[in-house]
Amino acid sequence: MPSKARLARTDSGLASTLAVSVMRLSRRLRQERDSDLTATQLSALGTIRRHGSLTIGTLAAYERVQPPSMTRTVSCLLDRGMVTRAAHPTDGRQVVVSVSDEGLTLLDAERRRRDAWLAKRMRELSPADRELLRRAAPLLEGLANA
Amino acid sequence: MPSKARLARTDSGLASTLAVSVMRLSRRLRQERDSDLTATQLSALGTIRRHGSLTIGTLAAYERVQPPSMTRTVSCLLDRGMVTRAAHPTDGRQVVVSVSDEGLTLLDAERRRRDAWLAKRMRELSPADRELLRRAAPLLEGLANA
DNA sequence: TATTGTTATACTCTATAACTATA
DNA sequence: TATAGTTATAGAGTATAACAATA
Repeated sequence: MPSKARLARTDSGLASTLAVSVMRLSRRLRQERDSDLTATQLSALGTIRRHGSLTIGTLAAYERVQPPSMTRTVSCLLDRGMVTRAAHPTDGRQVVVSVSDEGLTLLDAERRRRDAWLAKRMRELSPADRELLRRAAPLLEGLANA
Repeated sequence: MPSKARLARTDSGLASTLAVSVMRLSRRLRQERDSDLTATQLSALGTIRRHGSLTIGTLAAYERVQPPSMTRTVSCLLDRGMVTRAAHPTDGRQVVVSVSDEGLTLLDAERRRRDAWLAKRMRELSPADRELLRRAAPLLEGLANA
């Protein structure tokens, strides 16, 4: 029996195996990009689009980074014309960020490309395994947000 | 229906959802460490232990980074006394790396700690969900290595 | 006084290109 | 000439601490 499978039999071993797998796949996904936007920027941009518009702080919480990190990421997106900034309607301290038209266009194109890489590999899996990953994705998301 | 669940119904949407989930969990796991070793170093150390000993190039391939990155990581591990370096028995160009006793000790302790964080969250899941993740882990690993 | 965001600073991770040593 | 590893260099991502503006 391979060492990894043996490890994964116990719950703590499973956590370890899962952690390594997640880190490696994350690294691989970072490499799979083509536009001038990085994986981090694309992830933030996608989150903004999914929510319509967000403040810096809320966006940072969703992406699980500290506010200064998000300020920087949004700055990069702004420089590239991918998002727009606006004053919060009632709270002058807050900043509301939305995806620009250019951002929407790039997001669609880039996501199609990145997804194509992963989707291609996933097509090589059995339908059962794909279904398994379909159900696993929200669980991983839940663990990240726990 | 939530936007994410709607997205995940299609295969390309699933890839996108999975990519975001994996990146966020990876980010979270990076934060969950206690020793002076980083997540990257721990991952490499664990891989060395799993294989007994490895050359720099092979280790880099396993971890899916370029050789110079691995040279640096191994250098850090060496500085901290976590690994030992030895000349390859027959090929003078290659370098063989193994985990030291200190490395074994730290790896066990740290992995227990990191796993405890993830395992705790996983205990909050249903047995069915845990089983799902148990089966998903090798699939994620496979995708990373594809 | 508390909260939101920014600036300043530093460290880790990673990559590419160029170099050294060995095969 | 080809391969394994290292060094040099650069850029992205992230964090903490200190600061400014607003509530």
